Amino acid sequence: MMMGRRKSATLTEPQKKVLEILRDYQENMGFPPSIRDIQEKGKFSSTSVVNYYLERLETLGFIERSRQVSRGIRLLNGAPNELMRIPIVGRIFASEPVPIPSTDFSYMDAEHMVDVARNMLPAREKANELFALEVRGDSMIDAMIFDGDIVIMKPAKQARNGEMVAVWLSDKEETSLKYFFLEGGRVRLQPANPNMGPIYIDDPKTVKIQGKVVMVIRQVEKPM
Amino acid sequence: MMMGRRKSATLTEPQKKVLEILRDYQENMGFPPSIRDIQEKGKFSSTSVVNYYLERLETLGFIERSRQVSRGIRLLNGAPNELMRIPIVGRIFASEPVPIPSTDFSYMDAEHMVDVARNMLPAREKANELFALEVRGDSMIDAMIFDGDIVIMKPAKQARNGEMVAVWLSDKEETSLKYFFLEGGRVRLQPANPNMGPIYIDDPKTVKIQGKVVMVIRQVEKPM
DNA sequence: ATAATACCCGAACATGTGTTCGATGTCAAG
DNA sequence: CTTGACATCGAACACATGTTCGGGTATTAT
Repeated sequence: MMMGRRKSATLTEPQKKVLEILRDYQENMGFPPSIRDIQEKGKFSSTSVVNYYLERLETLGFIERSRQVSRGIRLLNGAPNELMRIPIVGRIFASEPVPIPSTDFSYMDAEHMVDVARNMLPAREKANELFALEVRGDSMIDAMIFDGDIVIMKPAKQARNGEMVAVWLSDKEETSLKYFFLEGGRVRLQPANPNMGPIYIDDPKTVKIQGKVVMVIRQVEKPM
Repeated sequence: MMMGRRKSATLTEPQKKVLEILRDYQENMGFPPSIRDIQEKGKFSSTSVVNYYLERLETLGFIERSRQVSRGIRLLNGAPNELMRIPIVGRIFASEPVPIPSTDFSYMDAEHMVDVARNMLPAREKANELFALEVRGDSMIDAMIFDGDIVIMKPAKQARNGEMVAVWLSDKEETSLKYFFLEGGRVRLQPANPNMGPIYIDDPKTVKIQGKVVMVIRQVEKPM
């Protein structure tokens, strides 16, 4: 692995304090603190001391600074953190095909968005390709997915073996989420729930793949 | 619902441009732009014009400004977007109790963290209370949770009816995730999977609640 | 002792940056 | 035409903020 310094454990007290303040301020205010803000919050005696520690933290790889710029500090901590705003383009029922995302979703629709940390997603998915669907009904229960869950998918017409896909079964007239396997000319659709058996479909033509499932999110509130 | 203005659709062209720049800059730089940055990026003729639109956007509820503060702009759109870094304190097996999070997890452990967008979580959970567990084995399958899933929980000793909890059943010597109900002196533990029946426990003493499940995340990679 | 290193101080400097203001242009309502 | 609301402009002002510098203190190694 190896990823630069890992002096993590040996962070001196004031260094930790500065980092703490950095994090807090950003959290509360929405923008980074000025040097003097840090000084005040941390009871530092001088701005130069703060500057001193900022430089230290920068060479340690914890933050990055833009010189000559007010509040030009970005904490770099795990750095691969970034929010991806994914549009919820619709709901998914067993009885209907997956709604296709309109390529340009209007400006800030909010409410119909899911925010996902990029490092939670496999590889470097392109943000604008992904879309989300809210699952309705218990029809996906054999995929270990149920009412209210949010599935994040990426559009796809084909899948490789082992990927979980949303498929439209044209003969049964329904949509389903299953693991996909193409084995000797016929399609095997495997439920995620290991207690359930697979479905075999001899004619691959009747299996229309709508997308690949990338992630499932379940907000457990108080379902009753 | 109703939540203030919804002039969304009628955003004038330069307003959209400013918002766009705001979003981009924040994304790329890690901190908000100065008025002059916006002016440059957007080819505005004067700083006062930019200021004009910022004020407009503020009264429209899209941004919030801190006066007299450099780059004191936070975009407010969905605004409750913010990353919460939650430590994965361990794995959960059916056969073992839930590991308790040590109150202070060392600074940036990374790798053992989950980043979750705050607006995905119910209410305003306090960030430092939450912790995450990786589920091992299929023992939680009747809770619609299985191998590899990440459950985000908040510590709790008691639960209200209908909440999903991690419980340690001292007689059966195992941990389980179930919906909790206290009904007339006895405890009913209801699996999330509606196909499965509840478990009844007459002596509430033998049910030790370890925490409440707040969210379940499943990264669908390519299992198998 | 001497040097080296890390830490700390306060103040001054240079400039980045929000703010204000008077003047001008537009355009539709009265 | 006048009026007023809205948009635009440029320039100056005030101050918020990064930066620098000469000088400190402690601790440790040489």
